[in-house]
Amino acid sequence: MNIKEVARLAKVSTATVSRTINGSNKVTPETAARVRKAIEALRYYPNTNARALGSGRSSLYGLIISDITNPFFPELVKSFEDIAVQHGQEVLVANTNYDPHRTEVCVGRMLQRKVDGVAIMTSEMDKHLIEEFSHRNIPLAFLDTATPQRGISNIRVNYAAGIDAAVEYLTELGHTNIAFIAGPPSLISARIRKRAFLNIIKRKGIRLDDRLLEQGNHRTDGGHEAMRRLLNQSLRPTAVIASNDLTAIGAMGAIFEHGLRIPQDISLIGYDDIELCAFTQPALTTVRLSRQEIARLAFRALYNTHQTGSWDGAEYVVEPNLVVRRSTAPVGGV
Amino acid sequence: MNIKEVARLAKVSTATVSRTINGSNKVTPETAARVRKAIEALRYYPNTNARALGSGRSSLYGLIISDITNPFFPELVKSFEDIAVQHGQEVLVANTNYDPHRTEVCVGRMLQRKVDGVAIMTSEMDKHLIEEFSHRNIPLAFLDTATPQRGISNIRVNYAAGIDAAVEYLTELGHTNIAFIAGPPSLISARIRKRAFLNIIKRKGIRLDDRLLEQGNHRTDGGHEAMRRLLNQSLRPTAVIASNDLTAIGAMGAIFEHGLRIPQDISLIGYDDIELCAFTQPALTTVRLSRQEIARLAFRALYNTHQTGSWDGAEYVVEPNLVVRRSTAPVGGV
DNA sequence: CTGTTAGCGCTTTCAA
DNA sequence: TTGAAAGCGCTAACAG
Repeated sequence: MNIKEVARLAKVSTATVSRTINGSNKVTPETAARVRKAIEALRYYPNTNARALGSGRSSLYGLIISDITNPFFPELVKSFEDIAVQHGQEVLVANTNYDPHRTEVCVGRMLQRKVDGVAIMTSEMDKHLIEEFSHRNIPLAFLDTATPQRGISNIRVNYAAGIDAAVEYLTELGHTNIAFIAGPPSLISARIRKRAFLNIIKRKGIRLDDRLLEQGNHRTDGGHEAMRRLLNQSLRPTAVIASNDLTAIGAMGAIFEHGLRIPQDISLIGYDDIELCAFTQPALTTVRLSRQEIARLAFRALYNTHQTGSWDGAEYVVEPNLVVRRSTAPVGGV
Repeated sequence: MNIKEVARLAKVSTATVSRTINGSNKVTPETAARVRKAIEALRYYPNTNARALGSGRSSLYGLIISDITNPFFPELVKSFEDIAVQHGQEVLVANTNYDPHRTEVCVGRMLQRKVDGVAIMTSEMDKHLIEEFSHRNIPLAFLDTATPQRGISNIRVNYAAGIDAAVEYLTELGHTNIAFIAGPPSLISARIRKRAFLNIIKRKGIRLDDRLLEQGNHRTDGGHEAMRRLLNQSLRPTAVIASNDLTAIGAMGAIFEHGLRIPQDISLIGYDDIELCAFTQPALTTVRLSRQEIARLAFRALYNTHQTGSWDGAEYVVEPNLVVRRSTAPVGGV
């Protein structure tokens, strides 16, 4: 079952079939109709491999993520795919599983399939692997981790704005003993969040006490531990900001175990707004980081570069916003 | 950059390069080494499209799911991919978004890429689309929704066993007023769970009261509504089993809003064991449905058929198991 | 508007 | 063990 059979049945050349499939406007409507009927009749589906090979275009974009079971990614993947499909492109998703070797395998797959561009949404990616892409003029879009340059765009999240909003909100509620549970220092985005916290605290003239600064690992266990340490020292915070939602959720457990209530005794704010946040008890106030917007921008960055052929990488900025739920209240639990 | 260049640099024919890449044993180690060196030097990656076209093999399996943001799927996808990669196969994941049109598009993509087999993990899939695969001798693996036949395997979840375990556990805790919140009747797996509940209740000689039977929609809102109805009538249940976890989580909110405590006033059990369950307050007791096992079996079903060429579809059974957390307690909240 | 034909990059007989 | 060459199914000049 191939293009030849269709051509034979429709009594045209393979070229005409090809043109019909690709929506060329130089095919008489009648001819096209005949071809389409033949396609239906034979249940013909054009061979993508042959198409890509013959045309030199893959119409395929790569999307590299760390781990699909990390709640941050599914929505990102979905949004990216939706947009890609709208633009007649397909998406090849690859999980690195945070594993350098596996990452290399992923990159290899992308290269072998001749993708037209790759969105790299992981924080870890070796220089030499990036070189592999650039070397072949494959546009790249990063999340936070790159500086724009030839063929490379960056989606920058204005993390600081989110932290600022959280602190502003808490101070409006009267909080002054605000603790922060940072993420792993190896993660650039975690470092930025922490620095942003320190900055806004200083800017607002709030006392900054070392005892109110803890470190987690962006997982629930780390949040739990950190919160426990925070509760077992002399200075009790009235509010806590966590570097991400999982940390906050881990902290939640520690707070309850300590016999305290949220938000009456302690207000809690997370970061990212993963789905979970709406389902915790109480629902978690958090800083929303729109995966849809990230996906949209990443795709656009790639698409622009690839279509217009203008190879100046650009930087796109995503602004987070505070989502107030039930885990925050005025100090003193009024 | 193609196989010819590599051949030239290594001073062999393209056939030899091809053989080396494919690990043929009829290449002298020395020759192979020379070829590999050339590949390295040129940073050569074989073109997958050309390979598939030339060989007629795609080494690609399709995985069709409803929606990657549905918490049931990410782990399934990950496990499936892991196994596939271990077997030297790639995976093409497609979301139907519960949309018949989009489903058709997904199937088309699979067909166009000449997949070697497809795991269909959605509940909705038109007969004629299935025909499209069978017609081309593409092995299929379904989750629950098929009866084994030529080229078609089925992964059957023993839902009833899970429901039985839940009810057994609750009766051991002394519960006799056990309510059930069913899923949408359009879903075969939801119907099975409900029937299983009715059966075990009867078998154990527990009074079955219509007032203890409600219906949700497998989402949190449905669970919330159903639970509210359950609480606003004359017969108060001391325990509730929900058809899936999201339903249970929705019910949780309704219970709290009604001023009741979990598990002291009402015990609650979910189904599926999505990640969320461990994070609710209290953590949700539920029936675990191993996505890893489903993925493993689905892949094996496809792989067996495709490799051995034995086209008898088989049925594989997955046994769920009860995961006891903090949302269940003896009746009376002892 | 349609057909002819030469590739696209790799695999795989068939010969040597 | 290696090489030459004929496809795989489609696209895209080019010619008409």
